[in-house]
Amino acid sequence: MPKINKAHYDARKKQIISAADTCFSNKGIHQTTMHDICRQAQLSIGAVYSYFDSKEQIIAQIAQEALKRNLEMISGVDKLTNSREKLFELADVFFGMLEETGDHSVRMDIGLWSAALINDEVHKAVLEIMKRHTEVFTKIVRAGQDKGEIDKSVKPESVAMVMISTFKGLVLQKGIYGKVDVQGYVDTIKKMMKGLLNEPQV
Amino acid sequence: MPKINKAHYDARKKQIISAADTCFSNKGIHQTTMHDICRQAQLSIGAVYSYFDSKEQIIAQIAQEALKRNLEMISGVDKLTNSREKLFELADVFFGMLEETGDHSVRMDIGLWSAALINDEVHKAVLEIMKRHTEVFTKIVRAGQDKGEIDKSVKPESVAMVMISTFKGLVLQKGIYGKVDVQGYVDTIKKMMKGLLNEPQV
Amino acid sequence: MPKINKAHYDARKKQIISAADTCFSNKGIHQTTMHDICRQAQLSIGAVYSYFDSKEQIIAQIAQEALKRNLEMISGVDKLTNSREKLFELADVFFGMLEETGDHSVRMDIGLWSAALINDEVHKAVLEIMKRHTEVFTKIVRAGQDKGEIDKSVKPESVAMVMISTFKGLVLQKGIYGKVDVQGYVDTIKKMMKGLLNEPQV
Amino acid sequence: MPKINKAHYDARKKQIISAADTCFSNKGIHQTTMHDICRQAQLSIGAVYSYFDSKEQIIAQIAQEALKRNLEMISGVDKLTNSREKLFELADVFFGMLEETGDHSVRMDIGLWSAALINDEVHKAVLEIMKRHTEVFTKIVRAGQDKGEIDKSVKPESVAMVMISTFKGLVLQKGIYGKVDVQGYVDTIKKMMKGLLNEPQV
DNA sequence: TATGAATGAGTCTTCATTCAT
DNA sequence: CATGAATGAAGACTCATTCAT
Repeated sequence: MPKINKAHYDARKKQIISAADTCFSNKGIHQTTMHDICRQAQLSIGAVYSYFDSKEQIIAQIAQEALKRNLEMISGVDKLTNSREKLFELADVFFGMLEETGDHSVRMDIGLWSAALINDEVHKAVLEIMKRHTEVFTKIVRAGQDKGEIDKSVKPESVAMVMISTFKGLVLQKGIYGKVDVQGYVDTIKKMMKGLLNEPQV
Repeated sequence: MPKINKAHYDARKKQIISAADTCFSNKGIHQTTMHDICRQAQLSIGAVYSYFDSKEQIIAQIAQEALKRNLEMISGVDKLTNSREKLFELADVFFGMLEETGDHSVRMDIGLWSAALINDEVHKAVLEIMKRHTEVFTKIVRAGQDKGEIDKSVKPESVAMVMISTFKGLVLQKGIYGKVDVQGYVDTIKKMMKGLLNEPQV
Repeated sequence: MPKINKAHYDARKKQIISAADTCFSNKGIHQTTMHDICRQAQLSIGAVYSYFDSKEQIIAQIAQEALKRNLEMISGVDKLTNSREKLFELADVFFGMLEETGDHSVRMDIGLWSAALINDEVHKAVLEIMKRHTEVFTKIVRAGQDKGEIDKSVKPESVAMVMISTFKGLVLQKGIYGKVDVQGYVDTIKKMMKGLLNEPQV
Repeated sequence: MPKINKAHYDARKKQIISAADTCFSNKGIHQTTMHDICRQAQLSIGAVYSYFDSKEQIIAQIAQEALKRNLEMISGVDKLTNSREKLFELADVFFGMLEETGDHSVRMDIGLWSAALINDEVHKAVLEIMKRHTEVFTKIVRAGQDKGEIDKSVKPESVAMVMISTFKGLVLQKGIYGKVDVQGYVDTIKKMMKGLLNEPQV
């Protein structure tokens, strides 16, 4: 197994995942056949099956890719010292992403939520991402409360869940409406966040 | 078709939809076969097909039923005069429902979001429900702004979308986590709403 | 489920098994496709699958049918009192059957031996038939020994196994050669049996 | 192709056949894939296909190897002068082999019988071996009859077939039962052979 | 109208075989 | 000669839908 093969192998896998990604978000996971993926990837069925054991495995892999992409968004927020800044920064990062990204990942995400209710691997991946995001938000809120910046009467975990909801909910609405006013949405959320902050409101 | 048959006809339809509802939320829409529905409804395949032309149509019908159920929740909120009360009342109604309801409708909802991306009928139904909810919230917020109770710098539509997100997002998280702390969640949202209210905070 | 359905159901099952029987002995079990069986049975694939869950199950059923046919051959031998007569009678019955039967059941049998090495259900059926036959022969030999008609120095079970071998071996040779001299074969076996009998040989 | 390559060529072929042999008797002929054979032989698919044109050809070759092994067993029996001794010697050789050999060749043999019904090459090989064995036995019996040692009323060919049946039948029973009492079996056969011998029985 | 047996297009998956490197 | 990635025909099986009774 020379190193060329390893690179080649990875490239092919990526090629297949990418094709599957396209198909899944276009037609939905269930409506996508293995032939669809092959056609999209310009590969034969046999080739695809030599990289993945089953359609299920491809779906699981896709879920994990989405997970990875989502987690990368959060990195780098921790270095900020002020709670308000951190929360606002996170809002900008999360929602900003939604404007750049096409319908593609929005449809993919919604499809995965549904798939998670059926497929264990997918559920694991989706659960993982939610937990991680929850942890990050929870930590920020807790720190803010310790420093007296954030209202101590709210549960940090609950705040985290609401934050996540505002993001996932916007994803859903973008999926259904096709187009959404992200800027207005973010402005509103920032205003609402002030309800949690102890700082003097100018 | 005499009226007696009409009653019978409606009863049968309800019976089928109810069976489909159960199956869909248990196994997912795609994993449910027409035979599953027949078994659950204690009817023959032929019978089911004399009430619905296709599985698609049953799915669409289910989406509309869910729509109806959701819309009923809102009625009666308009009679309240105070914006804060209205919003808080809505929060209680919406989220309170989530505690009573089992996983059932949660799974159904998530499944429908995904189905809406594929199936036009379902999309129409889901879109309709979102629009209606948005309208109600928008109206309340706009009224509040007119009366000076709510911060005029936010877009009423955006506030509505955030409200909807907090609900849909919780549905999603309940679907994924299995169990969620609804009370803490509602408390947090109420606190955040204050960020939008101009009233003196006691 | 009216009784007509039960009769219809059984008839269809028999129809399918019969078709499978034909195909299996013509082309071999592995070379026979479900489509072959359907074509032979003049039924659609869906129809066949509503009577049998899988190809494996059809194979197992075939094995059991063969088992039943084989067991019926033995019934009625026990009423004879003399050991020599019993053994000779059994030889006539067993081998006589081979002349009547076409290549069909011979090929089927050989195929099942091989299938038994792979498929558990088939193995169970083939094992069962062998055990039953062994028991019958063993009982006869043991009774003969008790009455002093048969040489006591041989193990009854071993005699039974040899008997069975002479039958299965002839099945095999008929399968391979196509045609065999059954009469000469039976004569030889009868002569050899005398080697086990204590009676005075005229 | 220089001779060194010839040696190399033969070694590779043997290596492949040996691997196939192992696989076939472990999983059955049909359940064995070309990849299984390659893995077992530690060779690439391409390599295997440069020595054999197809899987069929490997199967045929295996059948011929089995043939060769079986024929070697008989050589050397002819030098004995007494018919009884010859037959007894053959019995010892044939059945003794069964005790040494593992399930391996037993499963292989049974598989080949079944394959012979389908595959012409295999059929030719199996037929050939049976004919040769029959010839040897027939010759011995005929010689015995000429010398007055064996009952002249039996057909030599039929005796030969019975002999072969006792061996093949035991192979089958070992395959199905897993374990058999070879010694008791051989004892019984020797006793039965006396039914064919004219010699005074001590 | 009700039934459920029958249909068959469509799905996932396997595996013998080829061929560019 | 060797390699093993790629091919794609073929197989088992599912399930929405039809239709004779």
